Amino acid sequence: MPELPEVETVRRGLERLIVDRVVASVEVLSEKSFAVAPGAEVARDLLDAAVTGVRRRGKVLMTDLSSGCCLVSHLKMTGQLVFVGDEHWGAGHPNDSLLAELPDRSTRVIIGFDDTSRLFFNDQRKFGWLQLMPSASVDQLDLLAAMGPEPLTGDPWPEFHRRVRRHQRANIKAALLDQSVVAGIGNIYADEALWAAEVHPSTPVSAVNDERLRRILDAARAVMELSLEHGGSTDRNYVDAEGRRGSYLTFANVFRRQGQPCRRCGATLFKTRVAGRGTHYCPVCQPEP
DNA sequence: CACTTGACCTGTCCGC
DNA sequence: TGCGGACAGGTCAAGT
Repeated sequence: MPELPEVETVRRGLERLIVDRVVASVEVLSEKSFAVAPGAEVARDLLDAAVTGVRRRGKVLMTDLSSGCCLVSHLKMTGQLVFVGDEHWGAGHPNDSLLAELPDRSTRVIIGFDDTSRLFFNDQRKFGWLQLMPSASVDQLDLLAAMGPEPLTGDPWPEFHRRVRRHQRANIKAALLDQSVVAGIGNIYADEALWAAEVHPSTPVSAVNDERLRRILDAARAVMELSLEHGGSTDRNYVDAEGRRGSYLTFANVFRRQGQPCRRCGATLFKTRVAGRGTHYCPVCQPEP
């Protein structure tokens, strides 16, 4: 489940691995995984273009090209962007065994570079996508145009506060998952932030005062910063641009810990369903609203 | 407009 | 062992 820390970890890897490489080929194995927007053409705007940078907004990755176009991607739940270059095939590289297996049956798109290195877009469930589009069109994607503030950049509080207060009747977990309220939070970090802030996930936004809202935002920032330090969370599928798993879940306080004791009060953690998602919480630290 | 639910997919796990 | 069904969860379309 790539959320902000996972997508940022991929971005950092790609920035180091593919900037300045020149695209030589693109192989689309699953048509629905690759789109070309109006105003862009594969032959003119992707082939022979150099990668000039890799940006992120929320959970969306943007690979900028020298052609004036951008390869936008969303990993959704099971997407991976894994780079394989010559330097990874030397004896002893810890990921040789994993990388040697690519492409595999989840590979949807293969971007080849002119030095024979390759970037694999793997996605077991085909929910994720790549889209080639003119750079000037990127900000007009509905997803990006409506997106809330970046939680780890600057001071997101004023904008977060303004936006979350538009959803007074929704529960706080649904609001945190809404990318137009704040960018990049998904199911794992929503549960972790609400546990840290001691707020029950079903609490209506209208019942959360500003002090608590601030505490929730600060908690979300803290758990995502910590996750970034550990390469994100690997539940099942997630790997970074070099095929490495993330280890944050060993630090998680509630996610997938139902039935185990709360690390703060010792009570048995529960799992329920809130906002249509599996939701983990402590019934003592986070009392029902 | 605010809010909720189901669809999109594939693989895994559980009970029979 | 095989098989049906529940489940995983990000986003969007369609529903209330």
